[in-house]
Order: sequence, then C-alpha cells, then structure tokens
Amino acid sequence: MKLLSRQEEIVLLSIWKLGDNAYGVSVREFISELTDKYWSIGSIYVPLERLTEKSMIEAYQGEPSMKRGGRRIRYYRITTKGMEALSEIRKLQNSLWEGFPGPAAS
Amino acid sequence: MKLLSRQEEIVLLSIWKLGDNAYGVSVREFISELTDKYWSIGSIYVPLERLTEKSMIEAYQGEPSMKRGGRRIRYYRITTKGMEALSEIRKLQNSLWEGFPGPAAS
DNA sequence: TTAAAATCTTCTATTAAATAGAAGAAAAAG
DNA sequence: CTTTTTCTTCTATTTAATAGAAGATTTTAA
Repeated sequence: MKLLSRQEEIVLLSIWKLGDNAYGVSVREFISELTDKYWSIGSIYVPLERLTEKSMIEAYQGEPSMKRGGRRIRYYRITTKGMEALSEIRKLQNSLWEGFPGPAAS
Repeated sequence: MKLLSRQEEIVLLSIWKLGDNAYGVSVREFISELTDKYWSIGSIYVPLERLTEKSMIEAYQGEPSMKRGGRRIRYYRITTKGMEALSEIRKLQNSLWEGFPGPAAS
C-alpha cells in the first residue's frame, strides 16, 4: 500500500479526533488552530475527497435541520482502511524517529 | 515555515541516521530496507536536490578515491535549518497523534 | 592497455498531491 | 423577501513524487 501523504495524515487524524463533529469547516478550523497557519479551502476539501475515493473515510449526512445558517453538513468518519493506513505510517515513523533528540512522542 | 512533505521527512531522517555515510545510493538502500518497498532513483535524488536548494541539507565531496568502482560520491549532511524543520514537524506530530491507540512512538 | 563491469549521479518527463479561492447552495435572521 | 451565515463544489495553478534512461567515473578482468 502507498504511504499516506502528509496532508492525508493530518486530515485523517483530525477527523478521528473530531469524532462526530468532523466535516469540512470543522476540520479546517481544527488544523488551523493546531498549526497556527492559514489553510485554504481547497487544501482541506481536495484531500477529503481523495480520501473518500480511497475509502479511508466515508461521508454521511447530518441531521436535516441543525442550528445556524448553512448548507446541509457532510460529515466524515474514518474507516477501517483509514485506521490501517494510519497504523502503517505510524510504524514507519516510529522506526524513522527512533533516537532523534528532543521531545519524545506522546 | 512550510511543513516538511512526507518524502522530505523520510530523506532528512535517513541522512541523519546514516551519519557520515549518507549519499544517494545509501539513502535509497536505507529507505528501501526500512519500508520494504521499491523506490525509484528519482524518488530519492529529486528530494535530495530540493532539500539542498532549501538549505536543509548540504553536500560535500567524499575522499577522491574510495574502494569500489563508481563515480565520485556526493555526500550529504543535515543543516541546522534541516534539524529545525524536523523538530517542527515532530511537534506537530506529537499533538496530532496524541491519544491514538496502538504502539506509542519510541 | 583496453574492454567490460560496477557504482553513482544527472537529467527530464510524467503523474499525483497541495494550494487557492471564486462561485453557488441552503438555511436562518432580520 | 432580502441579507447574512455557513458550508461545499468546482477548477485552475503550483509544487512534489515517481520513473528510469543516459552518462560519468572508477575498478576489474582480459
């Protein structure tokens, strides 16, 4: 299996962390706060679509009417395949980073 | 500063690990063994050149005559800037992966 | 001493991913 | 009913990853 790209890793983990509140806008906010960087709309939605095509995440519709103005929300959840891809990249990272000085992983 | 790409992370850390034996072919071998995957020549040399342009690594010539047939070897070492980029990406990974089930980082 | 083989890098083309943001859809608020 | 908000779709552009042929340099072997 091909390795996860950086952005795929970040987006996947964000979805995992956001639980039942993972959708385009919330993922973007989460990543912005985490990295303290600007992220364009496309830099979130394009990977979301690609990860969906690869079946690493799947989309589902939220409740028909939720508070606040806006379009119907397209939520995402991570799939088994997505979790496997994360585990694989983590194993690689563990080998690669072994012995590196500085703060250890949490 | 822009985040390191996946391949940049892998190549940088390989150079760091290989110490005074880091050059194109040895980096490629190292990564192949680590990942148990095929890596084309270009998938190593292209990032090496880009990292050099970005001053995250620097090249130096090896001894004029070393054993084995072959062209003069172009060795690399990681720079301060390269180490900083690694530290930055590691910090991000530590936040991102916090709480993820499975083997912790080493 | 030349030819062949080995080791290594340069070069360039192609494919894939990241980044950017305008435009539009849907719902709530005024 | 118009405006404002929230959210996604779409598509263009830039950047990175992948591939491997070709060429350079050195050793080995004939």
